[in-house]
Amino acid sequence: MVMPMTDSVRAWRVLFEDLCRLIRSGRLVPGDRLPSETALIAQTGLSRTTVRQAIGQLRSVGLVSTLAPKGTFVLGTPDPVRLMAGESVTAEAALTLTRADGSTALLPAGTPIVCAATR
Amino acid sequence: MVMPMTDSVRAWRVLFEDLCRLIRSGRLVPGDRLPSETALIAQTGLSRTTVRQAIGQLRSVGLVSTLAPKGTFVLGTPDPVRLMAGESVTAEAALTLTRADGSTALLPAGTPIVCAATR
DNA sequence: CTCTATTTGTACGTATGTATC
DNA sequence: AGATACATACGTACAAATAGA
Repeated sequence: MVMPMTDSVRAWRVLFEDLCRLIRSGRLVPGDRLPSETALIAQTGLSRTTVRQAIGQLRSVGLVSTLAPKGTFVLGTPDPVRLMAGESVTAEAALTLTRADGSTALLPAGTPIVCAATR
Repeated sequence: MVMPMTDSVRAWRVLFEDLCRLIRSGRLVPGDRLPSETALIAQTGLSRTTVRQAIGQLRSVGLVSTLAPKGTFVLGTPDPVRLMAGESVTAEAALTLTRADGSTALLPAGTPIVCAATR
C-alpha cells in the first residue's frame, strides 16, 4: 500500500520503527541481514529513497551496519564501554545518567561526558 | 562547477567537510545560520538531494540543528559532565566516542558507558 | 575465468506539504 | 497573502563491488 506523501505519518519513520521492532524483538538477531533495498521496496511499496532513509536512520542509531554491496546487517549490543581519561562521549539525543545509588538524571543532547580524573 | 556522479570523491562529503571547516574555524559561530539549501545549491551546483545529504551529516555529527522552515543553525557545545566512578550513561541514540587523539568511534544506541576511574 | 545478476552508493530531477516570515 | 525554506516522497540513472553460474 502506497503512503501518500501528504500523510502526516512519515513513511520512512514507519519503516524505521518496523525494522527497529524486528531487531529489538529478536526476530532479527545480530549478524542477520536486513531484506535488501529492493525487497523492502517490494514489501512496502515505498520508493528507494524512502527505504534508504529508514535504513540510514537505523545506521545512525547504531542498530545496523551496511557493508558496501553485501547488505545491511544487524549489530549486537556491545559490552559496556569504559571511559578512559582524555576520552569523551556525546549523543544527539538526551543522555541518561545513572548514579551509584540507582537514581538517574537526564542530560541534554550534545552534552560531552568526560572521565573524572582518576585519583 | 558540476561534480560528475562518477567522481570517486563524493560530492556531499566535500560540501560536508567545507561546512565543517567553516564551523570549526570559527567563521560560523554557535547560533549562526547555515546558508539555505537553495543558496548552497547555487553556490555548489549540486542537487538538492546532495546538499541535504551533506547537511544531514552535519546534523548526525552534532554540529548543527535544523529548525523546520527556519534554517540550519550552528550548535554550541554544552558544558562537559564528569562521569564519576559508579556512574554510567546511556542514550537511545548512537553515542560518539572521542579519544584523546581526536579520533572518533560510533557506539550503538544503548551502549552503557562506565567510568574507568577506579580507586 | 568471464559473464551476469544482485546490491549498495552516489547523484540527478520533480512535486507537494507545511511552517515561518 | 505571498515568498521562503525545510521535510517528505516520488522517479531515474549509472558506478562499483560482490557473488554465483
